[in-house]
Amino acid sequence: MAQWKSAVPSREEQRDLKRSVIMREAAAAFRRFGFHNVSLDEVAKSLQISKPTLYTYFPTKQQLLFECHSLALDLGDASIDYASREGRTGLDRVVKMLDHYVRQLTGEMGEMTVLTDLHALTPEDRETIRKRRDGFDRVLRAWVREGMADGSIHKGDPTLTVMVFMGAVNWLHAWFSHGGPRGGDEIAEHFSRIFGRGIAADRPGGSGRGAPAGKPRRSARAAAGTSAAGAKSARLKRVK
Amino acid sequence: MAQWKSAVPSREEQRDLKRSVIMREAAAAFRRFGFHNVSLDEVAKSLQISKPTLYTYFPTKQQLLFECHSLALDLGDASIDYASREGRTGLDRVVKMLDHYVRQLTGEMGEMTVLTDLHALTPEDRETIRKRRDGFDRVLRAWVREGMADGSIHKGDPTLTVMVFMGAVNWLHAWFSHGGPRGGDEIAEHFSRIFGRGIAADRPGGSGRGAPAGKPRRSARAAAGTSAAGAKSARLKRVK
DNA sequence: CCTACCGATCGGTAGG
DNA sequence: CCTACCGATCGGTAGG
Repeated sequence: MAQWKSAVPSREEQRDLKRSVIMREAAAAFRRFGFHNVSLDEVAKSLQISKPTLYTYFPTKQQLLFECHSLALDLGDASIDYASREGRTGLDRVVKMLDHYVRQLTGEMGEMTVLTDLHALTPEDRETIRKRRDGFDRVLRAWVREGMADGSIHKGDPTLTVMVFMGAVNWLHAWFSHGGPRGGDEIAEHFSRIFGRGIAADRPGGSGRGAPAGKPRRSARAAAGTSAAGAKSARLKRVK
Repeated sequence: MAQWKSAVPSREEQRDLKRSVIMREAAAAFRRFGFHNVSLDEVAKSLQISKPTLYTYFPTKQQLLFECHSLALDLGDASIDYASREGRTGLDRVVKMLDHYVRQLTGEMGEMTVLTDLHALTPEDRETIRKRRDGFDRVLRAWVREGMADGSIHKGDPTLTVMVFMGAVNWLHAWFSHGGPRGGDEIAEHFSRIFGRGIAADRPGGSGRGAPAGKPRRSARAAAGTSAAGAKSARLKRVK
């Protein structure tokens, strides 16, 4: 009996599975052609269903886009959590976050994400996404500042520093194609290397590779007052 | 008589001036709200003219966007030319290009440019822009390869390296606002610093700052078979 | 240089 | 889960 239940997906699981298939298809089209150049008739047709069927899974086209953005932020939060646990210096955390996030975006979950067309969302949804992005950037700025304090990151305007590397990451979808010639590992290593060295502090006599060991400290996420892990895990589990 | 002519702008000069005012207004709206979320009625209204008047300056909305993209590429070509003249090593040229291009995009001319919504163009225009971007990237990749050969740039996949830093630049318009708190000089220096160090080769015993002097060489633009200076200058002159 | 309009696209729904 | 449709938006133009 327990066997039976675990072998056959529940109605709800089936529905979530179908939702994720739709998101993958839609996200791919949005990234490739732009939100406004993709009609739901086209999305439906490529899934061999009709448009009204789509509407049993998503109430509006904008909601579909909203969830693609939300998932990208969920992945970002997971990367923040990971770097928060594993990183030691400010630089180390920033680089580990970048590496992890690029792997997520280029991975299977990344196929369901969209990073552009924020303008197409409803004002409320857009504000929601904007706030989450702000929280995200705030953690990164805190880490950059920490790195400047612990001597691992070159001093300068933390806001600008974060804009530069997050810009490069957010542009990923403009050129990366899932299943294309370049693998996520390769790309993540490239990002890590360039930004690891790009923002590292001068190390007299050193070559700039790696990060010095720093004193353990309480998590910068906690320091910045952000916590999104709860809401995140639910969606991450549901959507995969 | 010569006095008179040079003091009073010709009909054609006036027209070009009006065109550039329209481009500035439209580009600002496109960047802020997205191409599809800006109607020409709105653009016209904010310029205190009617939509049909707009159509005496631009044949279609897409053409307006096309010119905003073309201008961005003109500025990019100017930066390539500058770096080609002034740079010595591969690294030096790449960094000088980045610095110059960021200054252009954040400067007065940059107000008339758009870097996103490429999908909204007609297939022909999109192809035109794509080809120019390719030529642009090709020059950059050639410089990166040169830098790897002359010992100024860390070895690796040149395509990935170019994607990373051009991504950061192309994302500029997502957060930079003309007339905002941050100046173009400041931003350009930040970009140059991060990428200058990020892509530099290991320098045993050195701190990674600056670039070693390299042997003079023929221009990489020539080497890459690109030449856009002709078409560019005309537009750059007309549009300012 | 304007007012008024046409026509196409497409998000969303009725009805079955 | 489908076919057929409605309604709004908006690019582009007629006519003056």
